[in-house]
Formats: sequence, C-alpha cells, structure tokens
Amino acid sequence: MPNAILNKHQLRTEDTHARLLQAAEEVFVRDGYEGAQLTEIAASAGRTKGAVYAHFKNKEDLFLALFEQRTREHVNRLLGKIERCSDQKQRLAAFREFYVQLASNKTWPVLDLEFKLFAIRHPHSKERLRKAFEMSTPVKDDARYNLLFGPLTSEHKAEVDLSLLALGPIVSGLMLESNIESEGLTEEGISRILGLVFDAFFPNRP
Amino acid sequence: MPNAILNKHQLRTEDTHARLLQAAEEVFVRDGYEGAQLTEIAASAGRTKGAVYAHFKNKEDLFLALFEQRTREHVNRLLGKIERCSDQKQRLAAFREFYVQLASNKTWPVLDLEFKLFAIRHPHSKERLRKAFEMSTPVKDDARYNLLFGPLTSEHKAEVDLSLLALGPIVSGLMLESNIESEGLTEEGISRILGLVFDAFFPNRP
Amino acid sequence: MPNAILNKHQLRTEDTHARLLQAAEEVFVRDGYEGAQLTEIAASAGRTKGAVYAHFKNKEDLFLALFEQRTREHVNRLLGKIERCSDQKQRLAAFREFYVQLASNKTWPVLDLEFKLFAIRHPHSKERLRKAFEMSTPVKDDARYNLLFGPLTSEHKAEVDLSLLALGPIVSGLMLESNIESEGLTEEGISRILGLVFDAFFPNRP
Amino acid sequence: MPNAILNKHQLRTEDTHARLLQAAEEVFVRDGYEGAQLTEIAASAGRTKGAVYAHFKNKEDLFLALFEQRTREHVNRLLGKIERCSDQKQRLAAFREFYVQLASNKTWPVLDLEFKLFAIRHPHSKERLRKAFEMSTPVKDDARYNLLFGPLTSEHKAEVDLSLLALGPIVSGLMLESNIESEGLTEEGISRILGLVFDAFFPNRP
DNA sequence: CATGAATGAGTCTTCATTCAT
DNA sequence: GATGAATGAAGACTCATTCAT
Repeated sequence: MPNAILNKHQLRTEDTHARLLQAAEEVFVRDGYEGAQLTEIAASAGRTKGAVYAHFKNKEDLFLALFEQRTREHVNRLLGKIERCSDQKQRLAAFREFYVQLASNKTWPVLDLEFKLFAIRHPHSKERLRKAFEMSTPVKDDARYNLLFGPLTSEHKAEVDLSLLALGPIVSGLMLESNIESEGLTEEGISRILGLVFDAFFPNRP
Repeated sequence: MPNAILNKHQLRTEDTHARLLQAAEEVFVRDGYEGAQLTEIAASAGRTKGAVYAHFKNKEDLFLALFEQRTREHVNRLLGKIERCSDQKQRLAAFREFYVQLASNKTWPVLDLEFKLFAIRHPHSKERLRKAFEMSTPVKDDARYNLLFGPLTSEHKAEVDLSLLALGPIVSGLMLESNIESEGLTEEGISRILGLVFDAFFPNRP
Repeated sequence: MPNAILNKHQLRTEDTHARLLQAAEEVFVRDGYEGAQLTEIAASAGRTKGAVYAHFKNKEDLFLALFEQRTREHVNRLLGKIERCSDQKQRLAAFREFYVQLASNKTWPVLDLEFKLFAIRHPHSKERLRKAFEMSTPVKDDARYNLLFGPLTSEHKAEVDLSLLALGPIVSGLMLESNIESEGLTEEGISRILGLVFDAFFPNRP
Repeated sequence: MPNAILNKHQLRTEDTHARLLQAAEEVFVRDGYEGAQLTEIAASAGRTKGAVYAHFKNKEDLFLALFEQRTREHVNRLLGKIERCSDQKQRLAAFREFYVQLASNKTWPVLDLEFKLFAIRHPHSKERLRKAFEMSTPVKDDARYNLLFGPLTSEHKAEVDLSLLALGPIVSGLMLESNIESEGLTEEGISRILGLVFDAFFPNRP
C-alpha cells in the first residue's frame, strides 16, 4: 500500500501548507510584513519554523504566495457571484453587493494594503507582484465589460476602467480606518459609504 | 550676552529639530515605520543617530512627534484656505479643491496610512495617537458645519459626519495605489475620482 | 530511532549549556557583570551570541542562572564533605578545612561578590536572588547545628548564626584583596587569617 | 578688587569640585563604576556634565581622584584618633573602636570594594592606584607599630602586618553583605563580629 | 568655569535563515 | 516533511566625550 501511505503524506503536507497560509494571513494582518515573525506564524499553524521553510523559500515567498492564493480566491468569489446571474442588471447588482459587503471583511482589505506597501518597498519582486496584481484586476476585455455594464462608449469605458481601479484602494483605506478603535467608522457606516461611492462610479445608465 | 548665546544654540537646535522631522518624513514614507532606520534619518538630516536621541525619546517618539506636527500643519492649511473665503459656496469649493489636490501630495496620504497602521499595531500609545487623530478630524460643531455646508438637518449632519470621516482614508488608499508603478492610477485619474467622490458625498443642496 | 536523535540533540544542548556557564563564570569574574560582553562569553564557549539567547533569556538571566548553579555546587561540596565524617569533631574540622581552603579558590569568592553587588543594584530580581541566597545559607535547623557544633544554648546558637553569615563575606573580601597584584595578601596569608577567624568564631567548646 | 573677584571664583570652583566628589561618591557607591553615569553625578551635584570635564580628565580620573581624596580622609581620621591618645593601651583601644565603628559607615567599605574591583580590571592605571593603596596601609615602620602594639618580636610583627592588611577587606565584605536587604546581617551584628575578629588579630599581649 | 547639543563607538537583543538529525 | 539549536547580520539605544558658545 505504498500509494495509500504516500497519499496520507500528501494529505498531511497539503494540510500543513494550508494551515501555514491561514496562520500567515492572521499574523501578517495583525503585525504587518516587517513585524510578523515566522516563529509565531508557525506556532499559530501548530508547526515550527522548519515547516515554513519546507513549504516556502523564505518569508517573502510565504508572503507573496499568500498574496497570490488570496487574490485568486478573492477574484473567483467575485466571478462566481457574477456568473450565477442571468442578466446585466443582476450582474451589476451582484458586483455592487460584493463590493459593499467588503465592509465586513476584516482581513482582505488590510492584507491588500500590506501587499501594496510591500510592492512599493520591495521593487525587486516587482515582476511576481505585477502578475498577481494583474490577476486581481478584472480583465479589461469588452466582452466582460459588456456583461457588467452593458454597451459602453470608449469614453465611458475609460471611466469604468478608472473606477474599477479605484474601488479596491478605497475599500482598503476605509477598512483600515475602521480598525482604529477610537475612530467612529462603523461597519454599517462603511457599507453606506461604499454604496454611495459605487453608485457615483457606476450610475445606472438608461 | 548670555541671551545671544542662548539664541545661537536655540537656533541651531530648532534647525536640527526641523531637519530631523523632515528627514523622518521622507524615510518613514519610503520605508515604513519598521523598515525605517534611525541612522538613515539622521544622515538624511545631516546629523547622526545621537542627535535623534537628543531630540526624541526613541524611534516611536520621533514617529509620533512627526505625526502630531504634520497633522497640525495639514489641518491649518485646510482651515486657512477656508477662512479666506467669504461665502459658503466658496468655502465648500475651497474644501473640494483642497481635497482633490491631495492627489498630487506624494507624502501626506501615505504617511497617514503609516500612522493608522501604527495605531492599530501599537495600542500602548493609544492615548497620544487618539489626541492627534482628534485634532485631524475637523471639529464637529454646528457653527463650522454651517460655514461649509449651510444649514443641515440632523439627518444630513450625520451623513456629513460620516463622509468627512471617510474622505481621508479614501485619499490614502488611492494614493498608495498610485505609488505602485505597474498600476494605472495616474494623478489626473485620482483627481477625477476624488472629485466624483466629493460630489457624491456633498451634493450641492439647493 | 527518534530517541537516539533526541539524545544527540540533547547531548549537544547540554554541552553547550555547560560550556556557556563555564565561559560566563570566567568572563563575569574577570570583567564584572557590567563589563562582561556576551560576545566574548559565547566565543569563549566556542559558540556565538545567538547560542546564549537560545539558552538564556538575556544577560541577566545568564548571570542569575550561573549564580544558582554555582551556589548549588558550592553548598553540595560542603555538605558532601561533612556527611563523610563520623563525629562532630571531625565535622567541625571538615567545615574549617573547607572554609580555610577557599583561600585557593580564585573564582567563587569574587563571583560571590559580584552577585551581592548585583543584588544591591538590581532590586527588580530580588525574589530570584533571595531564593538562591537562602540556599547558600546552611539551613539553620537544630539538627544540622548539632552535627557541626554539638549541643548549643540558644545564646550560642545566635552567635553561631551570626558567624555563619559572616564567613562568606569575609572570604570574599579577602580574596578580592589578594587579587590585587600590588597588595601583599598571599594565599598562605589568607589561609592563616581564615583559620584565625574560624577559631575565633567557633572556639572548641569543652 | 580683581583679587576679591578671583577669590570668589576660586571659592565657587572649589565648591563645585567638592560637590562633584560628594555626588560621585553617592553614585559610584550606588551604581558601581560601570553603572554610574556622569550626567547623574553632575546633576546630583547641581551642575552638568561639562563641569565634570572642567574638573577631571574623564570618568576614570574622577573615580581615582575620589579614591585618593577619600583614602586620605580615612587615614587621617584614624591617625588623628590615635594621636589624641596618651598611651599604647588607649591607642590600641582607639584603633579597635575606629575599626568596629566602620560597621555604621554605609559608604566607605563599599567604595573600597569598588576601588579594588577597578584595580583588578583596569591594570593600566595600576601605578596611580598603587600609590593610593600604599597610603591607606599604615606605614609599617617600627615606631608606629610600637605606638599601637608595643614592642613586637619580628614574628609578631609579621602577624600584625598580615592582620592589618586583612582588616579592610573583611569590613568591606561584611558591609556589602549587610546592604542586601534579605540578608540578616545587622549593623549591631557586624560590630560584634568585627570586635571578635579584632581581638583575635590583636590579642592583648601581656 | 560651565553648558548641553551632537558625536559615534560599543552592546544588547531580535529574528530570518541554515542544517544536522 | 519537520524540528529547533545555532548562526550572524542588522538595528535600537546608551553614554562617555568633545566643542562651540
């Protein structure tokens, strides 16, 4: 049964991998890239430092792998939501809802900020980051645009491009603010703000 | 001439203090709080580490002092602009312009992000940070509101409160994004976005 | 063979631990607590700084661990000597010999001084130090006293208590003096002095 | 009145000098040579660091100057006491009293320890230290010995030499111990111990 | 003489990384 | 794959010392 044994090993390995990413997310969000300690990430995953190095080349690699993995998930969640809709109006509404509900996501927006800060400050991993960032920006082909926004003049298209680019950063900025205890930005307030912004960006064109 | 002596010393001291803050701003923005090195800040100010410790208790104190100082300046700049106006319409326009022009400020919005991240991750200096954050939130008294927005129902007032709170974080999020080379968010694009957002937040009420 | 693996690691670890304590003793005696450098202790143990921090929380912890360990050894050496005797006279003689022979111990008395100075100047580790000091003071129960000094009136007992307390500090003071080259206190002189003091403290009661 | 002015200056200078020595004594005793900070010594003398450097070459020089000065005072105090006596018995008694009363001197014995430790660890100032140590050892000429101990055989003289050398270190060791709160060595206990030791060292020869 | 801003060598301490097991 | 002892580069911080005033 060497096959079954291997599978058991593989399962365990995959489990460790997932646990490490999960733990990394928690710790990177809480402490930031520089402040995060591999020892703590490993401990939080029920492993030790060695396990991290068995799965990732180094701290930076773990961080970037986390970025890629979470970006993929994030985009898939959005695309999945949209695909389940049957007409453009529903799709735009689904997009709006997805966006507004980021207000209750305590992790992704802050993680996103950390990635951006990392990108600025570690130009040497530019290429790998660029690829991931690209993935996170909904491909700008006319077909997909059409699905969400209906037919667009090229002028409107440029506007939509810009707005799409701005959505993520806006959520991240707001969520960071809401994480500061003393500040008065509540989840509900952010939802309202995000709705306002979304409708300003994508008015229901007749 | 003990007075003259004192003055020469004082001048030099004030000069060093300002240089250190200036250098700290550059380095903290570029490298982040954790990544910033006091040696480099000092060198960039034409001084050495020791001078930093002659003026600030430690790295954290320098960072917070910078925060307080720049927040003060930032708020004063805004208030000054508004005070020079003669009617409410002009004042709101001045506010809008101030806000939209943050798009070309390469420093403050990112610094603001760093402060927020620091606040979340260093709860032990909560009190000092809270005071500075408070300062940066335009005092919410009706008189001042009236000057900017005209008479408000209490419902509108709550909306305005929320919007004012959201403005800063939105700028910071956008400016961070625009700092990433590979991304397509230009200064001009951000200006347009900010105008859009501002007008959605503060529509010209009849 | 996970056991064997563990054992190899454990052996290496224990070896390092002992080497570090040994090196710490040398360096602390030679340079004092403040003057001692962890780098040098580590080097003298054939390790690097990092190893010190893998075994001890910090410099102070290393110092205190050394104190505890050496105090234990020191007390055990004395108790062992006494236990090997068969009557009170022999025991007292053994004690006297142990004490007088401290004159040739170049390390313990000076280390003892360093610990006392440390205790005075670092009141925050008072509790840990107190425990170790207690250990070093031969337990003052009547049974043990009887073994060494025979039956004692309560008056004599108080005298003995006092004398026992004074012995260590006297040795330390003398040994420090003898470490100064220019001074004329030789090992042999100290032995004679110690004998004199001992006999004054514990006269052979009829 | 240039002379009077000069004198005023001189007075002030001497005052500062004395204050600095006084402050140095306190701080060196409390914190040890390495642990003492010049800033604190200066502050404790009501001056600033600069004053220290106006009066002493550096930290070491201040420490050694303090040693010399206090040694001189210490010896003079003893000699003065003895000189006021009219016969040998009284002189020995005066010496005994001087010695026993060191039990209540919270400063000198610990300072003495610090000097000895410094001597061991800073061989480069050996010469200056040797001179001061010499001063502190009552000159060993027969005349002076005779005054204190009466006529001595050369054998006795050697014994006395040794005992004299041992007295100081013994006091220092005991006083250090008594400075540790948790220990049970009281001032009164030390006085008794010192009396015991003195009488063992210098029995009243018939 | 005295001040105190500034220097910079020197240390402790942290932590990503390596490697024998 | 996983462990954790050990490494060692790196950085915050201290403090004796200098020097313009």
